[in-house]
Amino acid sequence: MKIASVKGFHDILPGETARWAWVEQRAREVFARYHFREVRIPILERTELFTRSIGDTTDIVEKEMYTFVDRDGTSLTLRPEGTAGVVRAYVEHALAQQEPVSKLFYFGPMFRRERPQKGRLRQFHQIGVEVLGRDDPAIDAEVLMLLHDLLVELGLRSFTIELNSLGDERCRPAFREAIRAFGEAHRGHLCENCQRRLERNPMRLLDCKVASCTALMATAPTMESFWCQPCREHLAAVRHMLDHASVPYKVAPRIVRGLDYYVRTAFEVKAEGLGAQNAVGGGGRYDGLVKSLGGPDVPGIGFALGLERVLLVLGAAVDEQLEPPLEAFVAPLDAEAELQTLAVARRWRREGLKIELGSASRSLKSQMRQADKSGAPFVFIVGEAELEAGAATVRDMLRKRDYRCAVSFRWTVPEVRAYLRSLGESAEEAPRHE
RNA sequence: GUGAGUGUAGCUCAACUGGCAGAGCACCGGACUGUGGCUCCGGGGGUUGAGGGUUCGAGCCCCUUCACUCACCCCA
Repeated sequence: MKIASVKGFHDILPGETARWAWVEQRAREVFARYHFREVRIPILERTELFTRSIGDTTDIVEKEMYTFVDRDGTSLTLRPEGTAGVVRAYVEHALAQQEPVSKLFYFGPMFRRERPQKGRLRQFHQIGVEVLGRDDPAIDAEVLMLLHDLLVELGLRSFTIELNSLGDERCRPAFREAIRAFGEAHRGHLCENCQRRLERNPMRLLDCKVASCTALMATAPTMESFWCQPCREHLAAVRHMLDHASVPYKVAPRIVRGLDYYVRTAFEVKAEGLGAQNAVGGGGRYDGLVKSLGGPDVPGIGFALGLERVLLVLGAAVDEQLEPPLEAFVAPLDAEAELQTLAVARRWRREGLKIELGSASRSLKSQMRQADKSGAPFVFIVGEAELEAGAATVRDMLRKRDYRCAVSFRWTVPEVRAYLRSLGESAEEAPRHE
């Protein structure tokens, strides 16, 4: 019986890893421009970190966590999201004492034990950012700008940033109660799920997709009418700043978010092509979280992007962005040629040339096939004649032309590259062979 | 956790009312000397997801089980 990977845990094979690396690289560049710095934190945390931050009644904590008891009896959990761990590290190392504002990003696997489907895995990857230490609207706007720039940089064509305010501890409880009362009054018209939500998490009634509920909730009290003055002004300021900087977004009074710690600013990124899922990312403000985890009363805001979903949306479009993996392929024809090319190739590789080496144990025909598949634009063929001349014959794969004993084994990589470039230029002027 | 669908070669899929398990792609090799893609020829590769049952005979019918996929819930 073969051993297969765990359900919902996928291998990412060489055919795909270049895409992942490209996305990560793009993201790093954007983060650098906004002066965010990377943190790398553990995948395993004490269970209470998540129960206390995410919220006892959320789906994540109630039914989706990978939790087990360690040998010494402590309960540990594979992180289902990134913010809790970042905040834990922030508190544990007293970063607030060292700098007034921390702008952080991370990249890594998250774990939720849900039933897998398109765009949803049990181990999935997120790229996320957190800003600790600022609660003014300008930082919210800046984070949303970063999010927008990142999505554009990654090549997402059609996406929407949906923005809302969830209110804060002053105004949200009243709204929550109003929704509960409203739902209670119309209990008979709610779908089964919403009837359950009524007790557990009434705010969720707002984003139910069942048509009858949507219709009913359209007549429900709105968050907007409950916002306290500071919340109202905060959102207005964020919007004003985004508008002024021409950052596109859509106001979405119904978005609610699945984690308890969010206050005020909350947002999601919606895109097409994800099956039943349509969110590639989401985030929001979490002003009370640091304090509730034993730290100073420091505000925070952040977001996370699901990498699998980003890659799903991008599809094959990413491939055109990838660098060609090889500059040349070297084909030795016999044992002596192999001995020489091994040494020469090694020297060139140390100088940065990306080359693949064939094997003299295979025929030239076979090596050419291999070279063709590798995508190398040139093949350096080395047989008896080339050894005598101390230079490789170059096969230009695109233009189907040979240059006998043209590339000296003694050349440096810049010389090799200059020569290969010159072939392209001269061939444009010269009449094409078939 | 609930529902539906699908399991045959590495991948995508055929195989009539039960009758010798196949194709395309991919991989490897060849088509006179040291040259790729196109074409042609050849080759390797299978416990038909697993276990049991019915039958002279099961990929196909029955039971059990496992896995995967999609959807619900919810989210990245």
